[in-house]
Amino acid sequence: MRNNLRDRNRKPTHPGTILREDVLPALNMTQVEFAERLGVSRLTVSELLHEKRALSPEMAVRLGRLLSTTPDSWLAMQSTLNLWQALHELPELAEIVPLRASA
Amino acid sequence: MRNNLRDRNRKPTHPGTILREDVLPALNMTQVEFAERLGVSRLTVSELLHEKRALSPEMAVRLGRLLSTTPDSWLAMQSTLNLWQALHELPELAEIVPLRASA
DNA sequence: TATCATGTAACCTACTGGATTACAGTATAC
DNA sequence: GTATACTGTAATCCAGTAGGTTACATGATA
Repeated sequence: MRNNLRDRNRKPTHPGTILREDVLPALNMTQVEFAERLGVSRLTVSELLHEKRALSPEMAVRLGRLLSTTPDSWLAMQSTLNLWQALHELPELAEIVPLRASA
Repeated sequence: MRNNLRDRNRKPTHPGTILREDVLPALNMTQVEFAERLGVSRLTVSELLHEKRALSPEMAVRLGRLLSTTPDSWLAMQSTLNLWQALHELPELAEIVPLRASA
């Protein structure tokens, strides 16, 4: 419970962080080779690693195939981040009145 | 297991289906009022109900607030569908060679 | 020194969520 | 039967973004 509260205030980890800090080092592979194997440009990989762009469903499938993981695990990280951003960066959403409160 | 295999071949349900078939009828509410309470235009609701567009993270938060549900449950439906579409509608992704197969 | 890997910027394309406006059809109310 | 409301749909605009290409500067390394 306290963890949930804390987690909700903490910005979720961008999937690029995992790729940059864990996956690529463990593979001992350059970004260039990683991009080639994924079938995308070097820039797409670089910008993803540096959290300049979101991890798309298409990229989740690419990673899943290359790394033999479930695409879901990658996309779920991004979705969690997207939700957090919507909650925190769109203050107008707070004006929506729950139906239970107006019934 | 058999269910998983079967589920992977079946196109996941669009979140708009649930809104159209279950949520709105249960609320006994017009699309116009639903849209007003969500703070979006009538068209945004109509097109979502008819699966003409995806359910965005922003909309997931709106629905979560209005309906007192978790935004995650809505966004997860869309993510599952997005993944299924990437897997089935982008045949070039099948050309990615898993690292475990080339080691 | 020459090569490779990387970060970054500029620019382009295609797609998409959302808003607005408009029109046609179907109800329902009077 | 007429008016009002709800709905589906189309056209148009805008902003954001994933991905590509090209180019340049830098750092590391052979």
